[in-house]
Amino acid sequence: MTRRNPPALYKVGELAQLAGVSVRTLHHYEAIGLLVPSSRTASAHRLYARSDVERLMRIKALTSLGLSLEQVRSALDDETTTPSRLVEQHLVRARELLEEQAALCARLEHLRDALQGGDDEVETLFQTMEALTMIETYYTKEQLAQLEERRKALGDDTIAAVEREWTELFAKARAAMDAGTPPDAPEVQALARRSQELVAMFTGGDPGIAASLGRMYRENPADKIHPGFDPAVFAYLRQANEA
Amino acid sequence: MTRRNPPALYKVGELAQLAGVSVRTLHHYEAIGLLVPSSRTASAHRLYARSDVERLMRIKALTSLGLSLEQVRSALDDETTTPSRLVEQHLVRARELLEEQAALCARLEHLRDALQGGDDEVETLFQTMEALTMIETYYTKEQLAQLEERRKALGDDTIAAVEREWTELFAKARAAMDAGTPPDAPEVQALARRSQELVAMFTGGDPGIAASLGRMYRENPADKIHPGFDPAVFAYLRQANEA
DNA sequence: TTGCTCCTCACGTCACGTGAGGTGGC
DNA sequence: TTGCTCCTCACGTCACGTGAGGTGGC
Repeated sequence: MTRRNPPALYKVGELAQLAGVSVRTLHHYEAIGLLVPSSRTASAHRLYARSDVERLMRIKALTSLGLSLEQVRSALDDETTTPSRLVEQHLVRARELLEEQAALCARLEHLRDALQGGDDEVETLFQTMEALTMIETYYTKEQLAQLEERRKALGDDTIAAVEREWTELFAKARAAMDAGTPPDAPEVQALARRSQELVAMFTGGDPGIAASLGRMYRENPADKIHPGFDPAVFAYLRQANEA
Repeated sequence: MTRRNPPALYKVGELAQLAGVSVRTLHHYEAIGLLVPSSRTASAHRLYARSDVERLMRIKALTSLGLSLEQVRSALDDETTTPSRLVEQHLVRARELLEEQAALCARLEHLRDALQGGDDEVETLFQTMEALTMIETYYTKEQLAQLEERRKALGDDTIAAVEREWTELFAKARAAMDAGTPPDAPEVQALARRSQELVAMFTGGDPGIAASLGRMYRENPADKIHPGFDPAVFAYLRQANEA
């Protein structure tokens, strides 16, 4: 029936075990004066009292919230910062990081989609990244969100179908161009009209998006915007649209 | 009409300006062999050729995706890693980080809510954090998500009303207890029944959540779960429920 | 005496920032 | 000659990890 009480003093390894940190971490906390053990044995072994254990728990709690050791020290020592203000401030920062991380994921997903099915050249990756960057500079955040919304509403299958149609349309235009068909020939005019419809489908009739799109195409070579597409075919289709 | 061509060779400061990095960064990239300028002037000034500029752009592109310089080097030098595999792998990691960050934000938000209106003691912060940790260990992820769902469905106002009612119920129970009213007295029985209803509202009739809740209360002192509440009142209410 | 834990340096990590002290081209 | 940019060390950052070499208690 002798029930051993929890020890009043912990050695460094015991405390490390108990708290789930490394011995080196406790050494470090002492070195920077964040957690100095209350006493030592005659042979210089660190002895941590109950109050030290509690302080360590607080340190762990605050670092788990993402605070730096300096911030932890301030929070523990400074009497003026209240818990709710501490949490509130830190929440602001944590949300910023969350948004950044979400933006990064979105970027990677777009990249992955853009790389889908294409050739797997390193060149393509960089060209696609450049194109994405360009797109991000020409459209506002709101416009990008709007485009994302419509993509979702249309569904993956529709988007894929539209992309296939663009590829086919370009192949036909190239064939006509190579055959020497004039841009004002009826079959080329039909292709040009269809391309206008597809663009209208993209802009969704939004004048702001149409304006951004137009500006991007006026200020950049077409093959920068669509890596791997022949700019000559773009020029041919433009002539057809103007005819 | 003399239009200066873009320089064929850049000095370190020019390239830094152009690419939006620091001179020190370029020094660093050279030191680790990631980007060594193609040539030097007689006086040892670094000269970056076009190919160096392109390589820097790629380095920037890949680091912006969150890769380490070592990973960038591998990606640029290794012929076997394809872009889509690179992006795919990195997306997995980026999503993990996103989830972690989201979990941290959720934790901070819960903390903020739990601290709302209470006293602003540092003690309260730690007690609340401990309570949160306990809650997270007793409920499964799915149960926590389910609870979160219902919170949202009920709305902030309803939640606040319920919390107020709990506070009032506790105050009445304390008054009855202090007045020496026996637990089986009708007015105390009414309080006990209402507390059961409020608990049922919380569990939503889900037996799994009810089981987790029961286990948590059996294995922990009530005031650990609800910091600042008097355990004696809990005991009194329990007696009333058993009467 | 053998293990185990403890001790104190002290260098390494990652991607640079930030001077320190000096030289070179317009 | 005055600025400006360039050069090469080299230490500092952040929160420890990882030995290196040695001592102390059961």
